[in-house]
Amino acid sequence: MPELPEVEVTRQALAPWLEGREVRAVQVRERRFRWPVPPGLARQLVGRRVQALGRRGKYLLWRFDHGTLISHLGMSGSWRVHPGAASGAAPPPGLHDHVDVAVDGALLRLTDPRRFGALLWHPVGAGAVERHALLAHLGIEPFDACFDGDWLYRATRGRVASIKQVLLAGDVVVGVGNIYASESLYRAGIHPRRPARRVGRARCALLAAAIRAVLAEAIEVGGSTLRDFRSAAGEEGYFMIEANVYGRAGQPCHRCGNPIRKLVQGQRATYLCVRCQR
DNA sequence: AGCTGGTCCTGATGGC
DNA sequence: TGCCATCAGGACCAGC
Repeated sequence: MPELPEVEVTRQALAPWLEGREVRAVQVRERRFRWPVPPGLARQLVGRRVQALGRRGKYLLWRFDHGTLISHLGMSGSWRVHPGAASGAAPPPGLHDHVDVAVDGALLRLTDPRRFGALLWHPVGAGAVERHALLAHLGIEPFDACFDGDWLYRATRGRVASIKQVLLAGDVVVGVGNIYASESLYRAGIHPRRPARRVGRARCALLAAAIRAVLAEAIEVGGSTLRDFRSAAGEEGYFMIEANVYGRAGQPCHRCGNPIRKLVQGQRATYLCVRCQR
């Protein structure tokens, strides 16, 4: 479920259940994620209090005074809250419910069928979590006040790869996944195959604004263009954003009526209007 | 069989 | 020509 909006919506949903609460129990039923869930995680967390729930890119950061729990949802991960449930009172875990974290007043359950996600522990002794190998080379946050056309312009000079690939790489700006990359480029009128360094100043400004707008709107409606997205409370039928191009191959462009085309970049689908995007 | 939300790692490339 | 940042592809896994 995860592009930045889904992760941020998850963060907002979990934060009230976590911040200031003490971890009562941790149960790991499956530790084979992208990297193994560290043994002894329960020992690290039980009896400790979550100070704050943060986010960096698509990583959720559970901050404790003695370290940070890093959670990434990969392609198919999600956290679900079971309010009021002590570990015994929660529904029985399903096939892909791999981790339970019980806190005062709630059980948080991590589901991830494909197990591309991660759950890692970063102790304070290892330094600031921002310097963790997975976080150190991430690009700027799209909602950082410093992220604008000038930033994007400077960061993309010398990048031969296509603008879409550079957005997905996440070392320029974080949080733009496959769906929102297509949507942002459509909104900015930029062809996804255009070499990043061939996007001029003015169009970098359009693109930066488009990225922020697309992500902000997605967060506002609580989620996602994704078919199987559920809120952390488990509600189904969550609002779906109407995509302008993603998944609309053959259907008319909302702006000019030309059929939307699909192409493949780096083994991922890209959707665009060849008339509106140059 | 071929798609699908992400991104780390490896070995290769290409721009200064 | 050589160097090193950047690039492309493979890998991980389950469900539809």
